[in-house]
Amino acid sequence: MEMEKAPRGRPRRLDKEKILEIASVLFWQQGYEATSINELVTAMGITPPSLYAAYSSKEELYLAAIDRYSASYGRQMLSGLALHSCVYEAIRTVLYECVEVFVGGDHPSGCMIATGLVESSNAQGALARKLADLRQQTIKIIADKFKACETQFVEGTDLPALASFFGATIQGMAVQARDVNCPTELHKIAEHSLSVLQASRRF
Amino acid sequence: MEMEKAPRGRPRRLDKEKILEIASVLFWQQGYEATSINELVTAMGITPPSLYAAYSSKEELYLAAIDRYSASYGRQMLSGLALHSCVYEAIRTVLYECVEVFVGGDHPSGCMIATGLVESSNAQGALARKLADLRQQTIKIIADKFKACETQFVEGTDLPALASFFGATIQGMAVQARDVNCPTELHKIAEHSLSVLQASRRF
DNA sequence: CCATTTCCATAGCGATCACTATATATATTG
DNA sequence: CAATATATATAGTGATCGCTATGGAAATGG
Repeated sequence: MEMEKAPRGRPRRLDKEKILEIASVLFWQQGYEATSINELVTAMGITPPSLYAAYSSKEELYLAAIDRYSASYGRQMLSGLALHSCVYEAIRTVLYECVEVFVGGDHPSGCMIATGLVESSNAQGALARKLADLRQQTIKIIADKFKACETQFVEGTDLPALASFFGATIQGMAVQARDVNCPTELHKIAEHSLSVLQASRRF
Repeated sequence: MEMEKAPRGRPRRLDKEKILEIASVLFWQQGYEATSINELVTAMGITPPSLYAAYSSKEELYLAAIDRYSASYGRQMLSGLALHSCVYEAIRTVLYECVEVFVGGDHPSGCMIATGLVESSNAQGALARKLADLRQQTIKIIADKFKACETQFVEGTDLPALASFFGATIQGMAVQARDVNCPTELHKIAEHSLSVLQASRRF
């Protein structure tokens, strides 16, 4: 049993997790550059110094929000890869979890990573590169799953290319989730995409 | 023969078309919100009043840039639809023209429309809706082509769904063009996507 | 030449940007 | 009760945002 000793001074009104949760929603909805510190602190019910006591800069806050998103929604979306040994079931689960997240009810639509900082000023080059990296990492994870399931594919299938095709599918679904926000539409896209996988499997 | 009479006062240093061309490149590269008037006029070699003499606001300039993009690159990308009566050849041409534009040499990578204002503040809601509309229009145009080629599909094919699948493919390719900027990668995505169309054709 | 017309450059408008110095309020420890 | 430690709110930093008022420069017509 861990007994939490109350810290010395005046307690925070909001802990870092709560701050991050609110920031994530705003960044998810509006993106990095379009979300101002003013909007953030207003939504949090605090003032700029309190925010900066928790996160030393807007950039750091955004990076933490991305991490949080990866650890929760990102993990959820890719959970199918570890769950299913059948590569088709695995990818199908991934795509359907993506739909679940992209048009989810109590949070913004779309994907923080898939469409994050695709357009940005040169001043945000580092962040933009980080986001591009995360997108490529996702594709790499899918490619690794394909590699691990190599025997399920027809001989000579270009597995990295297939992975980047599903990366494109996910990114396209993320855009359309913003535009129409309809799970049925996205499910149809997912199914068409899955037929590509079906075609390159050996039975 | 139209004889251009020289107008009364001092002539413009830059005509509206030249201004638009430079603005398009910057908006294409950085997006609407991340591109400042200062950057624009500096790139144009003029000053703010000269820019505002040609376009009355940043928003109007952006809309004109989008129009210009639609009329040139957008038209180029969709040219295959009118060129080929075979729906497969038509879509294949579209996707390959998209690659041509998205990783083109003398301009920014990606697509102004496919990834334009996907993330934005509420203040730009009108522009964001306009861009979402343009994306949906593109899908509609593809769907119309499918409808016109109805006899080439197997009975009962969900043509609008197939069109939105290709819309997602194009949008995904636009994101990946920004991230890796490699035509070979995009061509592989296009070919995988085309196999979906191949599968739903009747011969 | 002068008068007229138009564009351009300088400078700056109020608003907002990310961020912070200062001082006060609120908690714990002794 | 101090004394201390921490978080808070007020207010404002210089910089940049989109945009514009003013006045002079550069072309025309007469």
